[in-house]
Parts: sequence; C-alpha cells; structure tokens
Amino acid sequence: MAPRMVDKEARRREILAAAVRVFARKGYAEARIEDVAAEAGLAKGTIYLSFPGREALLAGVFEEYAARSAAVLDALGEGPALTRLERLVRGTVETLAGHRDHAIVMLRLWATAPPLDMAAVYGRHREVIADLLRQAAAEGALRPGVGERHATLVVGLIEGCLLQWLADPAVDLAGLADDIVALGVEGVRA
Amino acid sequence: MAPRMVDKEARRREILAAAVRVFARKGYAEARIEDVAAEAGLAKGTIYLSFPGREALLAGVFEEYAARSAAVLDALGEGPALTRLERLVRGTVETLAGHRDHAIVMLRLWATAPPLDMAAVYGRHREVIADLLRQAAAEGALRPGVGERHATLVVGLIEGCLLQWLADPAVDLAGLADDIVALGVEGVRA
Amino acid sequence: MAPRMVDKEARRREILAAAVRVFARKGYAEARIEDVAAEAGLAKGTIYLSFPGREALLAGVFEEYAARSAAVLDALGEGPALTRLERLVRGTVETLAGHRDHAIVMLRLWATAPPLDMAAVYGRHREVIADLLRQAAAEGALRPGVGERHATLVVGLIEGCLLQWLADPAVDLAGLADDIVALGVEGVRA
Amino acid sequence: MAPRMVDKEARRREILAAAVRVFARKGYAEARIEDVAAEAGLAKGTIYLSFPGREALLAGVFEEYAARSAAVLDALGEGPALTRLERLVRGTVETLAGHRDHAIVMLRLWATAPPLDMAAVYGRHREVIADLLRQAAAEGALRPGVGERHATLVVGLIEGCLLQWLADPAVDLAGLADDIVALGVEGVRA
DNA sequence: GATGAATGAGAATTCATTCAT
DNA sequence: TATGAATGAATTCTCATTCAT
Repeated sequence: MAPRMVDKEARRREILAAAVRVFARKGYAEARIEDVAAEAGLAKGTIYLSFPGREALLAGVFEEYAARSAAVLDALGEGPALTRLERLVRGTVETLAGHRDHAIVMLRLWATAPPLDMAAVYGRHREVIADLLRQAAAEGALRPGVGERHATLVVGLIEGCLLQWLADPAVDLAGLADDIVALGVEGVRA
Repeated sequence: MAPRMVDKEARRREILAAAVRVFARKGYAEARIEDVAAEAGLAKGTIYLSFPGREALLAGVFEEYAARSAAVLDALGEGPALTRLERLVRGTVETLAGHRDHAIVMLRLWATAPPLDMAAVYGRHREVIADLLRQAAAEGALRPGVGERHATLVVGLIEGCLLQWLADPAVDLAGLADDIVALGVEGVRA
Repeated sequence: MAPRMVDKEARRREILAAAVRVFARKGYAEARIEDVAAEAGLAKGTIYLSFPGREALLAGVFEEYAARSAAVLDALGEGPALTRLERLVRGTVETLAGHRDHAIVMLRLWATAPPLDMAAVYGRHREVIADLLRQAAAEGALRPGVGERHATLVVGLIEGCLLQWLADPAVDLAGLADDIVALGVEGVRA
Repeated sequence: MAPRMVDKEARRREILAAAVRVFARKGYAEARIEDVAAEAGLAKGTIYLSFPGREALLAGVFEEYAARSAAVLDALGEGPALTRLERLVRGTVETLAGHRDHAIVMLRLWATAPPLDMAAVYGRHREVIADLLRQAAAEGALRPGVGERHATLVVGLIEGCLLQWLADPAVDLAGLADDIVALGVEGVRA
C-alpha cells in the first residue's frame, strides 16, 4: 500500500525482464549478475535489494512462466471438450510464440537447473488434456481407440514444435498451430 | 602411479562415458573436470591426456550422438516410403530410449551450448522425412492435404515425447512409439 | 570489505610499486599474483580491478622504466657535447642507483621476457651517445681515433657496472659514476 | 672405470647441452623437462636417471660455465701484468663469443635464479684483475691515479658489451675486444 | 635402463556477494 | 536507497615427479 511497495514490485519486474533477456542471450550458466544489472541499467549491488541471490532470479523467471502457463489452462472457457482442447493448444502456442525470449529461457532452465520440476509442469498439462479427452469421450466426440494416452502426444506435438522453433526461428510456430490442431485434435474426432 | 597403459581410444571412450553420466546428473555447467575424473576413476590431470580441455568433452559427446543419429537415417532399408518412415520413427525412439543419459546430455547441451547447431540437426531430420513424404505422395500412399509440412509434426512428436520422458522417466517412451506411428504415420495414410 | 575508493591511478601505482618489490625479491617467474596482492595489502582479486592479468604488471613496470629512462635522455640541456655526454652518464647512473629494485626487475625482465625489446633500448642509447660523439668530434673535442664505436663502450661501462652493483650491493655504483666519466668521457677528450 | 661410468657422464653432458639450447630459447622459467628431454631425444623420465630434478639442470649448466670461466683465469701465462690483463680480456670475450647460447642462459639464470651467486663470480674476476693491476703498478706500468677500482670498470666493460651483444647479435662482440683492450688496458698504461 | 601414463599440488583468473560510503 | 570497490572461494589447466611395465 505504501508507494514503496509499488516501486519495489516494479523494480523486481524490470530486473526479471532484464534477466530474461540476458538468459536468453547467454544462458543462465553464462549470465553474470553484472550482465543482468547492466541490462537493467542498475548497479550490481542494487540487484541484491530485490533478490537475495543469483538463483532467485531463476526462480522469479520460472514463476512468471508458470503464471502465464496456468492462465492459459484457466481460460479455456465453456463448450465441447475438443473445442476447449483446441483453445488450449492455440492458447499455449500463442503464448509461447509471443514470448520467444522467455521460452528460450525456460528451455534452458529446464535443461540446466534440476530444481525446476518440469515433470510436474508437463504432468499438469497432460492431466488437463486427459481430462478433456475423457470428457470428449463421454460426449461421444472421440474416435474409438483414442484414450488418455493421447494426452502425451498432444503435449509432445506442442513442445516438439516449440523445440524446433526455438532452434530455428525460420520454423513458423504460429502457423503450425493449425497443423497441430488438425492432427492432434481434429485427427481424433469421431 | 597407475601407468596402466590402456588403449588410447578405449580410454577416450571410458572418459566420454563417464562424462555423459556426470553431465546427465549435474548438467555440463555444473560438471567439474574433477567430477568426470572421479566418475572415470582417474585423476584430474589424466583427463587432459585424452582431451585438450573441458569443452572437448562436450564435442566428444556430441560426435557420439551425431554418429548414432546418422546411423538411424542410414538404415531405413527398402520398401514403401511410409514403411521406411515408420522405421525412422521407431529407430529414433529406440535409439533415444536406449541411451537416456546421453539423451539428457544432448538436450542440456542443445539448450545450453550455442555452438551446437541443433537447427541443422532438426533440419536434417525434417528433410529426410519430407523426402519420404514426397515419395509416399508419389506412391499414392498419402492422404490428400498432407504435405511436407507434416515433417515438422513428426519430428515434433518424437522430440516432444522425448522431452516428457526425459523430464519424467515414468513416461513410457518405448511404448509411445506405437502411438507416434499410429498418429504420425498411419494417421496420414491414404 | 574495504571499499576505500582510492583514486584509480593511485591504486595502479601502489600495485605497481608492490609488484616491483616482489619481482625484485623473487623474480617475475616466481612472483605469484597473491604475493603482489599481499605486498600491496590487498586481496588477490583486487589486483584484477586495475590490471587485466599477470603479464600486465610486467608491462606496467616496463613503462615506468622506459619513461624514467627517456627522461634522462631528454634532459641533457645545452653545452659542449662531452658535457652533455657526462650528464647522460651521471643522469643514467643516478637514476638507476635511485631505484635499485626497479633496476633488478628490469634486468630480470630483460633476461627473461622475450617480448621486451632491450635491443631497441640499448640501440637508442647508443644512437644518442653516437650523436654526441659526432658533435664532439665536430667541436674538435674528441681525441683522434675515437669514433662512434665508442658509444658501445660507454653503454657497456654503465650497464656492466650496473650489473655488478645489482649482483653485489657492496659495489658503489654512485661512486663509480666518477670513474666511468673519467674513463669513458674524459678519457677520450682531445 | 666401468663403461657405465663413461656412458653416464656422456649422457649427462648430452642432456646438459640440450638444456642449454632449450634454456637459451625459452628461458629456464618456460623450459619444461619434457622440452629438454625432446631436445635430447630422450623420454621425460630418462632425464631423472641423470639428474635428481629440474633444478639440478640449472646447477649443471652453471658448473660448466664456471669451469670455462675459471679456465680463462688459469691460462693467463707469463709476462707483464698488463699483457696478462689483455689476455684475460680477450680470453673472456672469446670464450663468451664462442658460446652465445651458454652466455644467454647464464644471463637468464643470473637474473632469474637467486641461488646462483653471481656476486662471487664477478667478485672473483675483480680480484684477479685487481691483482694484475697491483702488479702492473709495481711494475710501474700503470698511469698514476689508476688503482684497483679500475677492476670494476674492466669487468663492467666486458659484461656491458656482452649484454649489448646478447640483446642484439648485430653488435660485434669479437670485434669489440680490441676497443675494450684499447680503452680498459692500453688506456691506463703509464 | 628407458619409457611415458598417471598423478595431484599449485597458480591464474572469475565472479557472487558484501558493505562502507 | 544505490553504488561499485573489495573480497576470496572455487575452478580450470599445467607440469614436475613417480613408477609399473
């Protein structure tokens, strides 16, 4: 409530944004606190007023990603299960496509920092999708033979295309959303 | 103090194997030369008899992976294009599934070490698959509307499932091969 | 823990002075960065704030010497050539005698570090002296038979006496100035 | 007396010769045992059969130099003192000029290795020369006003010219012998 | 004796973190 | 609050020395 609070929070976000840019550029392992400070236009020591240490920057970045990721799952709205699944796919792809730096950082963190529990993140995604598939089955919208195992494929399609796009910006991730939906969602419709 | 003069090449492989295990455990960034030496049952300095420096361990691991990867593409044999595509998918998945540590390391390197040109690796995979898809189309084996763009989805399916398996060993990658083939190969048959 | 922000340039000079003392004591080859830091009353890492690396300490020491050396040649003033030659001899000896540590370091660097072009340093001295000898000859102040080759002997006298003084402080270098002048300058007067 | 003895001694000399070449090239500080071994056409470990360690190579080189140096002082023959002094000067210069590598190494060792007592070496030279000067005075061959202090100048002339020749091979050391004698010996004749 | 693989102490350098100003 | 000089633990790499073959 004190204006300080606002300042503090804004400062935190500025630093986190700078950290994402630096991490995307050099990876966490190569990113020096000083690099982040410079990117944020601050002095080294000032970072420590907002974060207890270098690792806290990681945690901060992860939290932002998790929040964004959860927001997609929370905004599927109403309608037939497969429609919501389509929204999930498109929403996820759009969110990722709109924050390439962040996506790169997450991949790097994923691959680098064991403490980040990506198994849980993917597991949560699979669960939500499996749930939608169960509902779709109940709605009779699912082709026979397609079950919850399909959730892994849908997550895989999204993440695998993301991977290729991260490795090679020439890959058109946004454009792939249609293909992913066609194969992964429409392809299993009864 | 242990002048056990092992074959130079065998020694290299031993060290590389130790490096893969250590990298898989802690990531390249956290892996100390001393860790690799200890894992290999050698002294620090001994590593330098086989490798000029820390980064050379990376290069060595990458070479092994690239060789294994290329071997799959070179062993598709004869037959209808979609049959060969199926072999590619199963071969890739099996190869990855058989070397989890190695796969983890490759992902970490991918995400961490800019010099590794994963864009080229994925690009090569997509090209081979696109070629098979073109042949399948020529053979009239492909459903209308499916084209070379599908190559990205197939690569994505494989890599995306790999990703989930790496994050969570409970995911049954080998078992997913059937699903991937069903969706990505059989699913596009005319 | 000691953010005493000294003037950057002053700090550089302090470190350089410490380096000269340490180098004189143990030689560059044996001097550890940590030794220099300790001598300067600083922590190891602090040295790196003023110098990019160990070798830069060498370069710094050499620069100081070169500047001092050039100053003597630039301050010969006016008067007969042999008078100026005497000033050169006395000035050089005094300068060296006043900085024994520095002289030791320079000899060590000279003998140790190939990049230091002592041939050029001696060559320059010989040239200046040869020039004075030519002028002296033109002034009719030079004994017949003495020519530019005598420059090498004068430089040799100075450096050779310096050498003995460095090896054995009991040698009275300052006192030798008179002898050097008597033999090398007055000894060739017409 | 056993042939072994001969072999051992020959082997020692070969290694020492190799060491001198390597030291002259890179300086003691930069010379690796392996470099010396390679120069001698031997394996690293073989050096240790003839020398207890790296420093012993230094000592060996120094001994050779000392022996050569002493030989000159011991071969002044008979005749007037100033004639013997001239022989000393020419002998020393010739000896040095004939072993440039060795001279470079000695300078480097001198400047690098505190345990080598160069003060004693120079002191011995000065003593011998001072003795000759005393005899010359007794013979009435010395100009009034020239005394034992002149010994330092003679040593200085030799060493100072040596220094310039070592720094710059274009300096003609052998040719300088005449000049040194003219100035340092003939120049003080009564 | 000769070899050279193996060892590990030691040194330069980096950078997260602290804290006087 | 913001700063950045100072610190020193930690890491890579070198190389003298040892010793099994």
